[in-house]
Amino acid sequence: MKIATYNVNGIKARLPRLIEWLDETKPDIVCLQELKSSDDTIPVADVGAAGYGAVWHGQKGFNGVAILARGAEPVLVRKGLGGEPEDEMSRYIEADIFGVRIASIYLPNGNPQPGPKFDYKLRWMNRLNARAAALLALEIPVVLAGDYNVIPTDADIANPKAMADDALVQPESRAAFRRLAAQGWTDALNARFPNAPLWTYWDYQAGALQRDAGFRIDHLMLSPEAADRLAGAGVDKDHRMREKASDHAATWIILADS
DNA sequence: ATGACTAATAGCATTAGA
Repeated sequence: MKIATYNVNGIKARLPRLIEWLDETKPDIVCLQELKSSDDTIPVADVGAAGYGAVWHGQKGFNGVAILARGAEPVLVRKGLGGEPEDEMSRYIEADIFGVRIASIYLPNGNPQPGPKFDYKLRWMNRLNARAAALLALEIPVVLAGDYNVIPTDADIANPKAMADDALVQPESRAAFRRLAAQGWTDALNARFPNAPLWTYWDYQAGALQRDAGFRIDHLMLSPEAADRLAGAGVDKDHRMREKASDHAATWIILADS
């Protein structure tokens, strides 16, 4: 079973590329982020015609997450994280499908830092960690997949100095991500490629893709019951290099049958 | 210190992204 996470940077602008990627790579479960679309304008019918059922949590203009399943309908568990009722940003959706609990995560960017956006990011990470702890207690295969907007270490970025003041690398951001891992979650791409530079995002600007000046922020975190089945992983960089691509690349894992 | 790119907005300049 192939599970992918893909920040599409606008599902309406990206639709031909998204359908093409689904057809070519045939993931079984897909977590999408940055739909930038309200519920009533998400192209659900086009995704259905491509063979995927979906649950989604949209928002006009910004944010927005979804979970797709190949030839099946994901069963919605929840939209949004608990812990901050006034938070109306669409950044979290959770579902059951193919025997796996799956969450699509769009963690706040947090720039500029310091400031209220960075404070929100750190609060959101604490709320995510609380939800993650509850999911771990279920002792089932769980995959928390998405754009974490955290570069875990300096080994996960081509040019650490260029991003030193960015919210994605701040000690507080990294510490919150480490606290998540320390609960018992496996960073799948890191586990499969512990020493290889591996990027999932390349800025549109300044020829970052051509210079391979990227970093790793799209992560699939596995509960022990999922990690035991981890059989492969990768990043679809070739699709990132096509015309009208998202600035993120799809990032995926293979889980062996249970 | 700035800007480079891209997507979306009842838009033609601004915000947000990372």
